[in-house]
Amino acid sequence: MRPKLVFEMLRAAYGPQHWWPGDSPFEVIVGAVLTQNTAWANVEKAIANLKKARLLTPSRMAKAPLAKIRRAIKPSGYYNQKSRRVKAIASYLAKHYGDDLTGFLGQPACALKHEVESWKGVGPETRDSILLYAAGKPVFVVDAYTVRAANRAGLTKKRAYRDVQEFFESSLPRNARLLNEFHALFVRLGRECCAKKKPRCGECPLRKPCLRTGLPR
DNA sequence: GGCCAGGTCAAAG
DNA sequence: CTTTGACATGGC
Repeated sequence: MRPKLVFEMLRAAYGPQHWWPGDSPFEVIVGAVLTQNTAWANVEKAIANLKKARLLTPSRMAKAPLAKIRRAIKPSGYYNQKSRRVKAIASYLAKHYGDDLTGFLGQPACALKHEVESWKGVGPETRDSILLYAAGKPVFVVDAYTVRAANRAGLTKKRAYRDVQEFFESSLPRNARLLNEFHALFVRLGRECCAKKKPRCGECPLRKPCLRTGLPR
């Protein structure tokens, strides 16, 4: 099946997903780190705490005591390492760009990518999420759901990030709006019917292939 | 109580 | 270069 058809099937089944929830690019960047291997509901609590503590600008977070950040993001888990990482990112941004990230995000995608992936705690998925959802660059974001769903549906055989990403990007327009929606739809698909142990293929928009290949991967 | 969640890093093999 | 363990909370 072609990526474009997959997109249309998911879009028809689920409709617009309105990603990424967030009031500012910095909030999206912080959220991208906090959501690593963590349920979004927990991240929402952490973000709300950060807002209440007025910590959601690079300069304010950079100046805040680590313990204060740690306390605020506690619900999102891994708070010891995540608090250090988001604070380091805030310090970097505050130092080089201040609180207005327009210039930072407006760079060519390639330059922005190299800058973002140099941050500790930012791997391939978080990097691409920042590029797509904070900067609006046309990148296909791969996550665990995407790999699992794409494998089960027989779209891809490889599991490496780059391999899956290339499969999708190679035959899709470089359109940020489309890629934004596509990744969000894959996460929805993952939550609804590609659970690790008990997939619910009966409600899956890609039902047929999912039934064929069956279980975890 | 066990499994899972919008992963990443450092240390081994 | 690929695999493994640690990191932590909250909902079902």
